[in-house]
Amino acid sequence: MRYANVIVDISAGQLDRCFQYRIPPSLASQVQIGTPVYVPFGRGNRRTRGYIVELTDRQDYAGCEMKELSEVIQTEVAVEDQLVQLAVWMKQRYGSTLNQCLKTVMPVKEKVRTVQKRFYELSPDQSLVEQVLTQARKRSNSQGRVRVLEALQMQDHQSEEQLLQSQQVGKSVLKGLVATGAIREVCTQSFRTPSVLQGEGAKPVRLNDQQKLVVEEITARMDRPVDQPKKPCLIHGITGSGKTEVYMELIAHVLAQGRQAIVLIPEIALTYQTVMRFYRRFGDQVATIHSRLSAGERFDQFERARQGVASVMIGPRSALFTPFPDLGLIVIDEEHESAYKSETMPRYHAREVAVKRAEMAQAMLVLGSATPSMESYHRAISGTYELYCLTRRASKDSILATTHVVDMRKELEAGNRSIFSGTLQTLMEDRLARKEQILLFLNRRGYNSVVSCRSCGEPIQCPHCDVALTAHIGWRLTCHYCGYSIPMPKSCPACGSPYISGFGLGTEKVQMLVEKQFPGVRTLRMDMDTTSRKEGHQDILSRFGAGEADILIGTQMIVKGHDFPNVTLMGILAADMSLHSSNYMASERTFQLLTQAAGRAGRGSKAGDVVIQTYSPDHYSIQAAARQDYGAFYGEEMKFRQLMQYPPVMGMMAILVTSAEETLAEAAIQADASLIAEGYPMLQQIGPTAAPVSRMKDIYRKLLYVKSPEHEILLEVKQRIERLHQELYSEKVQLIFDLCE
DNA sequence: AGCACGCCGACT
DNA sequence: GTCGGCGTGCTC
Repeated sequence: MRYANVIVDISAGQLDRCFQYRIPPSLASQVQIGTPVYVPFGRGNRRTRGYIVELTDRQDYAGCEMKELSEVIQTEVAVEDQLVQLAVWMKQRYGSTLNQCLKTVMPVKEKVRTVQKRFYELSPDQSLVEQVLTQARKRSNSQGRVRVLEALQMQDHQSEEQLLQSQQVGKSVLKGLVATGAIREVCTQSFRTPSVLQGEGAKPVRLNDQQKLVVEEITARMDRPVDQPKKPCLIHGITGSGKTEVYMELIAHVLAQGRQAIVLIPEIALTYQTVMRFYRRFGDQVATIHSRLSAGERFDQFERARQGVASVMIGPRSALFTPFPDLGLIVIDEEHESAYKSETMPRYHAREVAVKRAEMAQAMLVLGSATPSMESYHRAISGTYELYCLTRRASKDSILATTHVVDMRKELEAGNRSIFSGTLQTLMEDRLARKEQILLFLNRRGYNSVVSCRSCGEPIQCPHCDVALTAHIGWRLTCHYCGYSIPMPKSCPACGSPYISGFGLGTEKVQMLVEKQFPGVRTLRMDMDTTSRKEGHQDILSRFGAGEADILIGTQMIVKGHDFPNVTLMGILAADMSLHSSNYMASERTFQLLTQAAGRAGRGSKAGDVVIQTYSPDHYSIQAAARQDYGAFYGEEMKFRQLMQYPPVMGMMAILVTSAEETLAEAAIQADASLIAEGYPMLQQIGPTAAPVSRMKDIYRKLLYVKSPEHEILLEVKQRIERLHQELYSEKVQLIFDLCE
């Protein structure tokens, strides 16, 4: 390898690319991908720090003669190096640009600048200031200096960006003034004190035999010699089996060895209580990040980790990139959650990246779930992962809930047109009388899902997206994709008929119907609308926990890991809503949701009931969820995946083409399809078709799937399509790829 | 980001 | 002519 592609710094937008350097023979043995180096950069050949991101024999730079690497930086165990290598791996795996990967992996780098803002102050030597100012006033070509000095006299100590903005000057003005001595540059590091909570010390945790066994076996694996590869472990533990206690024991084990641990939690479950459990055990060694943190606060948390102040990081998927110097353990709780998949450009899956990071750091990866993803369970069964099961509830006195599957078709036949089946109605009355609490789960939000005209049957559509508008209380119609909102029209926009009304069911409507059916009952509602405020989510949960309401009505978020001991009835109003989606994961999602929902009732010592209302009572995902039988579900679902050749049996890549011009999008996706058909005739294609939401924010969306058992082939296809698009459609058509396996 | 280059008005 | 401020554009 004669050349090295080096990325210099990712803090400046224009430096977001590689620069190629010759590798001097003396350094040839020391360079690797990810190696930090010094290079001569710019006209003055400034000694600049960079990272090698590619080694190649291909000369990419034809300009004047290429410069040479000047030095390889010898670092002991730089985390950064590992993270850079991880970024390089992510680039290869997900095919995004290297810069996007680097930014994902090292968000700190660019955030540093925001934290260490530069400020400018007038010199304390007032006569000098006056002197420079009068001199500048005399010259018509120094007006920038005059403006800056006057602005600082009005208000001393202003930030660089503020001065540049308000005074309309360039950086060189400030630099020139600093050189005269009239102003000074001040770098203030803002020291934010993270809210440090004191741990109550290690509370004695009593593990049951099963938990103990799992902890023992996994710690034994962790302590095996370094050269032996550590297989990731999947803990399949039923709801309430005490997975968190197991994680904590494993973390304690790693901390005792002076190493650190990362715990990933889906954002939605990242509540105060969850974090508090870890604080109670590990005190202020714990650091957290979550989406509500500012860039600076997030940086501080990462810095605490880097400097060894914190040793346990709890957070959503981005916490995976915590710069721990000696990472010993990564835990991914609720491993099956879709939140672990990034929706933005490197579209990485935290589970896959975690496997890689753990491997690099010689750390153990532990995945945990009550309803493991098909992918993970498949790997566990085929021996790629190690499988551990927790089949018993941690506290002995908790009783499993009784599950009732109600066929809503029969309810209708029997003349019950209400949204509550007879069974649910009776049980609700019973619980209200006994002053116990009820959860009602609905997989929708809004009042009526769709508003349509009774004369012409046309639903009222969003003018910017290909979806029907959703009605909300207060008579507004809102689009859930672009936020477009109008007051409820008096007549049908299509035919002018005044008879329009809503169909379907939303949380708001359920709340209304509950209050009508059970007068005087106290209800709370939890969905995207009521939790958009900063603490809305937590607020509703704690009010319900404190007994402020009898019934909590909500969407998915109420089924995710909250313990309410007084809840003894869980009503799942329309279990199959998530079943009839075109996604191949529809059954899996439904099963996971229902199983989790069913696990919510009867967590305390009181017996609980779960009512699953459905129009497809015989579907295996509903049957298996009702029996809390993961094995049965996995078996059936695997047959389906096998038959249809879907992941994890087969690798699949979605190609989404979007454009403001529909004809262009259509032409592009057709071209992609024929490219695949001609270049890779053995690959199976699905589509091309319009995407499920065929237009979003006035952008048309076309979709195509390609399947292959080999990941490399899919990446190859991706690259060829990217090249095709660059040649033919560059600006006007956007391309998004999504890999699933 | 940081540096040099070059444009343009002002001063000896 | 030359000096110096100030914007612009490039960095393998």
